[in-house]
Amino acid sequence: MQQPLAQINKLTLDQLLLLVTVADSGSFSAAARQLDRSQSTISHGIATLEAELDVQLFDRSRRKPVLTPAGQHLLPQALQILTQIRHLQSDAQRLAQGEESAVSIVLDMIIPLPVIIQSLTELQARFPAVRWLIHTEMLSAIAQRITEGSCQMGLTGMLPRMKSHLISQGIGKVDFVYVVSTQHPLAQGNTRVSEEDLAAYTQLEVADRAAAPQVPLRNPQSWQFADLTTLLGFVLAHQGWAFLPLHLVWPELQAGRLTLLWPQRREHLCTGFSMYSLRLVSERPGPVRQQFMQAFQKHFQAYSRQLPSEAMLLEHFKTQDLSSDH
Amino acid sequence: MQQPLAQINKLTLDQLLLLVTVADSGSFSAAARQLDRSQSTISHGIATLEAELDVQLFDRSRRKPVLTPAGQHLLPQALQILTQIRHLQSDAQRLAQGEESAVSIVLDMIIPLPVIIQSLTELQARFPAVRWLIHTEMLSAIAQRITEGSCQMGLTGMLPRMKSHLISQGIGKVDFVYVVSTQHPLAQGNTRVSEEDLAAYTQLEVADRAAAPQVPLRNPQSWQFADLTTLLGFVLAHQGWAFLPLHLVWPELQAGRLTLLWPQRREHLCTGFSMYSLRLVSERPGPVRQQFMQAFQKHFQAYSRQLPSEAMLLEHFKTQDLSSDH
DNA sequence: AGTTTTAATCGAATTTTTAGATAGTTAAAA
DNA sequence: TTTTAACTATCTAAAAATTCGATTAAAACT
Repeated sequence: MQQPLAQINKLTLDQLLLLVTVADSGSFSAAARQLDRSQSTISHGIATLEAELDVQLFDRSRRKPVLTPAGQHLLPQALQILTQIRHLQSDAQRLAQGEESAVSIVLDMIIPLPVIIQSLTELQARFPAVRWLIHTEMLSAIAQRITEGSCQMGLTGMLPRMKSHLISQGIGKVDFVYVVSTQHPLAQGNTRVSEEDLAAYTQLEVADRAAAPQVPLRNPQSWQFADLTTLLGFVLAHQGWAFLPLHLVWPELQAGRLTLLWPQRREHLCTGFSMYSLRLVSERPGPVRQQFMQAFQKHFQAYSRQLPSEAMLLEHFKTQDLSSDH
Repeated sequence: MQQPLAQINKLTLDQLLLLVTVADSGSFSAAARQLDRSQSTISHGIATLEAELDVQLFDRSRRKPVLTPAGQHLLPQALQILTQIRHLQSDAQRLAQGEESAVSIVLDMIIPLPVIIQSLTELQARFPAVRWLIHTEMLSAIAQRITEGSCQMGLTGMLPRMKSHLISQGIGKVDFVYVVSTQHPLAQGNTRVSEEDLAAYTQLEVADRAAAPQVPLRNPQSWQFADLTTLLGFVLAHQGWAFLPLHLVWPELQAGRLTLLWPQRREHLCTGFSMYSLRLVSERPGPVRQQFMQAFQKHFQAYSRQLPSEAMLLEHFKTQDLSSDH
């Protein structure tokens, strides 16, 4: 019983266009002028449509044709179908220009989320037809997702061992700092802490679930987390110290809930880690991914400027040192 | 800048059908078999579609074609458009068989609403494409709406003076009874009331806003209402007696909030008034209105059977008389 | 290696679409 | 009332498209 499906091809989009144009312009002749076709074509086309639907669409008893009730009922449907055709054509045109129909991205958790949100908001307006698939992973799990093909591009702070099928590109730096809860013993004394002081307390660090199990942990006294938010919660609950992205802890530092630590062996208070975009060599990015990267870098720079510079951070370190000396 | 609209006719529904069928059947040849057309037709059609959209839809490097990402993106849109075409054709077929695209009805307020709701529920399932327009009026306002053309059909208890352009048809009877609040003075004495007793108290009756102002009111002591619900509210508030449809007051009679009155001059306790359907001679009803009337009569009869018969009503009258004699 | 299934291509026949000319009708202008 | 302008339906011939059948080459299965 697929007969109606086979009869679909009897109906023509052109006929629907005629119906809409005639109803819009008010007469067959006007429609002919508007479509730059002969009047007889319009007349024949409407007649054919009426014959195929077995319904009279226009009442021709007057000089200008007027829609019958049936015509009034079917006109909006025809209009909607034409609109959808336009959308299909528009989408096809975008695809023809290399625009991706769907973009999948893996984000490292250390990527500041506001930057992603700003970038996607901007891109969504420019490419409304694109479907976005956003994953979040940590460390080597990002490169793994790219390699296995489940994501087209990744943003990460961890550059994997050079593999021939991967292409990486620097996109900016993220500052990392040592922090501990203000109530933690480490925050009570001199915050220019020694390696031994650090080793004496638990380190809260990130687990690399994708990499091989790390038998020789740098710090035997470390707890591992697969989620930065959870990790930060433990830090705030005075469970240990951690080495975290500045943008993640800066609000807490300002609120006085966290204290900066400066290991004696470290030359600088904060350490900049480069961020990279990753993709397969074969998965050449289309305009959507290219413009996403541009938008990301733009918003990332603006975001970074809101964070304290190293000089400002030093200032913050000194004032916190003074207050804790009391 | 209506160029894209002019290019719509380059695309063909048949091409979209080919896309969908090939994607569904798995190969050009299978699609050809399914559509009962030659394989070269399918091949040519898909090639034309790809050329017009400027996008490759199928990857032919293997034996069987597989959808490209672009094809995957456009396939659901094509499918949806074909579905809408089917809907349009289905609606056209209904219209061709005389099915109304919209039905407008005026209801007299004395028509029991549950019957209307049941009828419309039944019809909506059978004619999902029909739009319903329901008005509610009273007395001569119903015939007026039909005459002026703002409604196609009406259900009323008031048969207008025979007019040549109107056609009426009996559809059942509604029993009317005299009622008064149980706390009203009329309910205290003998409820086989005299005409003089009735005239001594206020009558609450229906106003005919469409008819000419009724200068000579039957009862000088009457208040008029344009809404039955409001009227009933006044009756329940002991403001006077009224002559109302039994179905409207029966719940209140059972609850003991209202008392039946039986004027001495009346031979029967309740008076049956015929209900009529009205329409213009020129507005010949299609299948929707015809089946609506059938459904209405069916549900109206079922509804009437739930109401007390005259014998049951007499029983009720006697028991209420006994209790009020105490 | 041989067989089957498949898609692209080409040419010819068919069907559909289109424009132009004409006739007949309606509505507005004179 | 007459005249004029604008409109639709219809017919014909030409142009355009669709379709099929046959053929070729490639892919997958036996």
